[in-house]
Amino acid sequence: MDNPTIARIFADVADLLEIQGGANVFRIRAYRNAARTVESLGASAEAAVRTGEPKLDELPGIGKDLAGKIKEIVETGKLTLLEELKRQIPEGLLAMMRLPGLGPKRAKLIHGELGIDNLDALDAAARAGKLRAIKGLGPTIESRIVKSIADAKIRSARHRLADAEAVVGPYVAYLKKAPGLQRVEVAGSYRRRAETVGDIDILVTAKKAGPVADRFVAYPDVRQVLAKGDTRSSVVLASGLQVDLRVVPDASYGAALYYFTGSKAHNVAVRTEAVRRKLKINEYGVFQGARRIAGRTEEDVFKAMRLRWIPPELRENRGEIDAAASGALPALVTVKDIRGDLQMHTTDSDGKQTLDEMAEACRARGYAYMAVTDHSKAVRVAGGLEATGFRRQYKEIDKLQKRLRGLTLLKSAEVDILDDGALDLDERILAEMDVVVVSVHSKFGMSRADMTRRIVKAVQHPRVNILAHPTGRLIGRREPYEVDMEAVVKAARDCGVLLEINAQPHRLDLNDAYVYMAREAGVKLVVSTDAHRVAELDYMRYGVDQARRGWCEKQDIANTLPLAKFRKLLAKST
DNA sequence: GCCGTTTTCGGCCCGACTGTTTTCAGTCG
Repeated sequence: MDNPTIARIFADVADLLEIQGGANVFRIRAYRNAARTVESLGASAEAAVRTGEPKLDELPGIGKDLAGKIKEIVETGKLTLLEELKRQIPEGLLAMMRLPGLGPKRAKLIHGELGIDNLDALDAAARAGKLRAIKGLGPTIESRIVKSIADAKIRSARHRLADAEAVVGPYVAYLKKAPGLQRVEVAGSYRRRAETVGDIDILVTAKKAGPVADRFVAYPDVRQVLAKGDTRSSVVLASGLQVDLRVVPDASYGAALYYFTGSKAHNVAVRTEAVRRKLKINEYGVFQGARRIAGRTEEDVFKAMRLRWIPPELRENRGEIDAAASGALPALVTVKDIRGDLQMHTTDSDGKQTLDEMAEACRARGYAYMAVTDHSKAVRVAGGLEATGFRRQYKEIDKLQKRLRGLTLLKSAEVDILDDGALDLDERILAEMDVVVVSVHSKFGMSRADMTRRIVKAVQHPRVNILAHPTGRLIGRREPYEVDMEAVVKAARDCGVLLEINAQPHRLDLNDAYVYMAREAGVKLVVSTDAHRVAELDYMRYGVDQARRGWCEKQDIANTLPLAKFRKLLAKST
């Protein structure tokens, strides 16, 4: 029973309680808070139930009752409360309430009046004009429902950060030409560098809001205008990405940026703390009674709350507020700290550019070292090499090295981990490498126990230095394979193996929660691009974003070390 | 359902937009 599943159960309980009505809204909120806490928990809740560490009822938002419910879920695989709610409430109502524009109240109203309990029936009723007969609903909501149902089928809920960046750049450039515009900044999960974003929040300060909002909705790529007002407007682009615009006076820039950066959980926690200090925080400033005491810059807002400035990547209510209060915030790693890239491919396997081109590009990026990690033979689709292929490549590397100054080429390979945990290359060729990277490329459907055994065995191999993309997920396309990551982290720690943060925007593997977990366990990580062409070397920043979201400092990331020290780290004591 | 220098009850973040009302409820972020 993994954390996301437990979180999902609590979130479902919250939704069903809400749709059922009558429940204390704060009880509903408590389930949502608990879902978030479990979701972002560094350790596994299942292990916590088994070992009593950490104590569940001491986690934020989880008391005796919810701790007991987590125990029930772990031990029985389900939650009686949820089963009962599901018996009482038709499941289709959940899908109905999740439609934009429809919430629990309206979903329940429609169900009560017309007996509708699924999206198809709702769609038919809306098209037939039957909803407007219900008091409180009208033709506008009716047509919105039809559109929402149609959109839900084509619109993917979340967009990868890199995809969002490609959309945001031109949009912001266009917006900057609005008359009277002073400052523009992208906030929200985008600024927090989350791996995916649900929508884009653009913050603008301007003397007059009207012209900015007008230009915002007139962008050629806009497919639908959801809302348009003096401070808030909202559109959907052709790609399905929703973009929200907020316009505030320049004097409120800091407060608005802080507020719209979120996360929601972080904001709620800080605002609750503000209430305790008889302060009020909103998007216009920090207020003591009617007096505004901060708001022009983000730093001011934090100062008013007696907190250090918290980097956006940490604003997830995972302990950063306490850390900011006590001066214990991490000094997060930056792209400038990175001295080498430790996974990339060349035309010798499935890369698109030659060894020379990749080396030249790494030199141009100011790196001190790079590892050339072409695939091994088992990965046939990627043109994996036999030992002889690697030896030929290493001779080339020797020749190239003589011409290069300042950049050291490390002989390496991305060695495939076979089904039984053995490595795809033999001892002799492994011994010729400077650094050995291993990873899984096949049999993703193995049982959790088998996959864990397989990976742990590979990690324990004395020649192995780095475990690459440890969970195998592809964001939005392939779920991570089943594996006990705690066991993998423990093996990595015991064997001095580095865990990779793969910087490919569709991988970002490890994810932020696992990065945090590994770092807490004392495991060192590396950030590598897995570049298959020169341009992909620039993905490094996405990997660093992920490291930062996992609270990593420079010393947690091994490829921030100068070459000599990095080599020392590779020379394991075994 | 959680929580506590306002502590075991009585609170629980705050504001904007829309559609349907005729002063506001529902939804959203």
